[in-house]
Amino acid sequence: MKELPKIYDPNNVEDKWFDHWLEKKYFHSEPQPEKKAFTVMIPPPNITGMLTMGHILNNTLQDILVRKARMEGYETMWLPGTDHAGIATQARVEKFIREQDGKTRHDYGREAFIERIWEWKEQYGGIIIRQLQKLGVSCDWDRERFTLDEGLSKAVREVFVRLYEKGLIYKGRRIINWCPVSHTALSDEEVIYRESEGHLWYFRYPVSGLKDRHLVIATTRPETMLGDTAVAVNPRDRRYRDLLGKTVLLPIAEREIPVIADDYVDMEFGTGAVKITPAHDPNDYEIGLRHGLEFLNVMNEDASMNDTVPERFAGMDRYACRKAVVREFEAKGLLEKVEDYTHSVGYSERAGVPIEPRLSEQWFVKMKPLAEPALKAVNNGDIRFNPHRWVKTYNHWLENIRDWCISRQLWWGHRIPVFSCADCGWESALREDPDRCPVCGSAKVRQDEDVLDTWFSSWLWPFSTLGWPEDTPDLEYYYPTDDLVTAPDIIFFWVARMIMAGLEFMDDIPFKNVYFTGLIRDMQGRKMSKSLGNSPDPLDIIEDYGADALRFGMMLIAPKGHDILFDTSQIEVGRNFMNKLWNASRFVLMNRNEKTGAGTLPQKDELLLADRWILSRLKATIRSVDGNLSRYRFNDAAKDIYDFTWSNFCDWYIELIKPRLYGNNEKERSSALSTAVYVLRSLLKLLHPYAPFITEEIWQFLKTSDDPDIILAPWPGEEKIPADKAAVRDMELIMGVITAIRTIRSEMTVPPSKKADVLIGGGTEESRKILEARRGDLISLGKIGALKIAGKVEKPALASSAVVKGLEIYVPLEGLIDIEKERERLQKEISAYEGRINASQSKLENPAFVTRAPEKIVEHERKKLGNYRETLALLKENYRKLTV
RNA sequence: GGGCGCUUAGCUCAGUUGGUUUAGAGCACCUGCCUUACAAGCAGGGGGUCGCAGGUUCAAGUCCUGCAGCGCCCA
Repeated sequence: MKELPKIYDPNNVEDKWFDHWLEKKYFHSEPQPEKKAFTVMIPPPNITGMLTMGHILNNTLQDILVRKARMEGYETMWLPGTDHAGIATQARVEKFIREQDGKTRHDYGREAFIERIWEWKEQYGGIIIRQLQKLGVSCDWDRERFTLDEGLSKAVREVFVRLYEKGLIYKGRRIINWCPVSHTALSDEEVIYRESEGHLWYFRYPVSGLKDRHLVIATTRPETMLGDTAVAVNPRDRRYRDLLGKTVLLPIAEREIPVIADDYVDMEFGTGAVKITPAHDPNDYEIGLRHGLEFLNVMNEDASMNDTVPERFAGMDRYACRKAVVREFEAKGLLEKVEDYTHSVGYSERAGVPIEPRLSEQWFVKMKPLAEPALKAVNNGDIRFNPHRWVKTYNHWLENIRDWCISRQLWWGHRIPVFSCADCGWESALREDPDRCPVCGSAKVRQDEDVLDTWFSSWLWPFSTLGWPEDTPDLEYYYPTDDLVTAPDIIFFWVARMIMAGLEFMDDIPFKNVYFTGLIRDMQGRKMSKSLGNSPDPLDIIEDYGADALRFGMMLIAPKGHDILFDTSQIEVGRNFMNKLWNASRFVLMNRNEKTGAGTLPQKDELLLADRWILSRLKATIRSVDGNLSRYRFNDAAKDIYDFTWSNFCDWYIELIKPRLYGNNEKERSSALSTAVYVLRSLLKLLHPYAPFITEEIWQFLKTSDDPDIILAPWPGEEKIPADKAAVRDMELIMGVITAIRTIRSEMTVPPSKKADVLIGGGTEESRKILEARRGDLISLGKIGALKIAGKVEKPALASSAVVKGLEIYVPLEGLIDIEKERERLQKEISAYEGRINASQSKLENPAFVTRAPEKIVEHERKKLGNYRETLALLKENYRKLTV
């Protein structure tokens, strides 16, 4: 067998195995009715996107679930894909053509522009998918889907028509969130509110017919006063009671507008009088409806002022206009005062600019009827959220749900399948494009110009990707899916809507479990973002450390559902671990031969204490990993594997078997190696979901000709491994004694190359028998010269000492011992035990404790105190002798 | 304004139904080692009384209340 290199180099390994897995079609799934399915749908990243640390987290988690399920024998299918991201993609390509050939989309025209986007998509879109493959994710790449592909588009159209026919989709004229950069409507969810430093301007509106009487209103948006159609006060407000029914003269615009009374007005805010602009504020809109006010739209699509305002303002940007309006008020002596004011301003999620509430005609989905079953499915436990607390957020949103504005004034997306006739006024949503009007036969049939919100296709993802609306075998077999892994920031956008869509169109939940990850932040707790430049490029990390190290390191620091403060240096832990595993494997492989390499456990009577101990530890580790993974405690399971590998297998087991491997007792050598191979094989399998590449690489050296590649190897079952409580107890004693000896050596600065004699006495006969049986282990790991174990040993004149479980340990250090140092060391130990004794004693002296605590606890405390006292006495004795 | 979460070693985090030695890990730090699997390593060590104040209990980092700070979501 070829010698493995000393340092593990992931770059040589990772691509090789990924290609191998692909070639063998291990990731591909077809319905196997005799097997149970395990299905995961990837949250489709958008085609303009690049791989971020968030994707690494999210997709590693999914891959762990999927790879484990595959090893457990499920017919496992993880469906990948991308999302067409209407606004982002259109904006990206518009920028692209502007820079490339100085054109706008209007120069192209609708059809040609869409064609151009498809071309762009072929070239640049979906880079993220190839980046994901570097991470090793085991998606079924043959099933990759795109939210705008033919099948999904058909599903979108079917859903639209069904909801339209059911009366759940309607067209309405109302205030929506308008993005003045993208020139489209947005849903409420696409608006992000940010605290902004602004001003509160106090304007005086002269009251008509009452000379020198003014009504002072406060506003954060002076420019909208040009669209005011009333001033409102609270009906209970005595200050303004006499003005009700009167009108004020709106300055600048020179219009008369009424003073009205409405309960909505907060008497405490500003002056208690509020300007009402029904076409530019959602609350004002409601008031406008209640009072039959005029709806005056004063802005263009780009949020510049339109022609309804005085000519000198027309065409001005809203913020320029704001300044101009304030100036005029000031000049006219109608500006009462200005205050600094912090308020919440809505920004467009995509374009990052303040949105403009705008009155316009849009398509909406009536959500209430869809929300009710969705609430039920989560609250009755059909769908389980992890961590559970997200249920509250989910409930709150669904209980207060508002209708969903789904139309977008874009070209890139699913065009709304509503057709109307210019001649007879007929309008309907249709599954097929009509040639002429079905009512009057006119050819003047036009399709609605708008496209649908991207999420209107994403919410169908769990079944549209499986062939719906056709009744396909895939749908039958894979739906409902099992686990959804996603970030909580899209709980409304996506998770809640998928649940609604699943229940409405499939009459079944879309997934059984939802795992909400945390967000990745930098070490200062800031969100990772392009503009801050605080997000490392995952591909660089993979290049430097390997995908396995990145995955495993990430999992170790990813607590259940909490935000993660990430720093690249944390991935070093992962890399070091991979290197440790590599070298431990190298050690095993270097010593293996044909007989010991099969990975079968030796007969029970051939197992030595160390073997029985490591197997017990392995058993416990497998059990713990299983338990933690089943509860989505990915970090705890990672820690289990890490600790077992490093602290048990490497630090102790491998060291313990070295003398057996180098000795000439063939039986002991063989059982040690067989056990080591068995443990290593189990370990590799346990680790494979976390670190697929290195485990496959090592596995190839270890596997027999009957074994499949590790990706398909059966998940380790702990039930086949013998548990041995006595072995664990005995090993702990031995490790305790060795550690005590090492501590003495280290503190007395005995060089590692020098052997030291050790005397062990006292304790119980049984404990001495255990040590005697494994004296070779003590000698090799404690670097002992002569070892004497006896019931009673005479303490040497100049020796350093320790007490372990009643056993006295002496290391004679003539010429080496530093009496002062040893005294200090013992004194520290003595104080520690005195502290323990104090605490324990006062507990036992408390009659309430003795009478009220369970007998078991009290008994344990008594035993503890007894042990402490015994140890203390021995320590004191040693200290006394040392002084002599 | 409402809701949720967090506050444990210098840093990042464990501590799952209150009791098992005086709270654990990794990184960082200190000491000694290139001991033929691994210096991306080995052995040993120092360091926190668990945000603050009360309460429940024989017993609280662990349950309850209030407060403070930080963060997120919703209005």
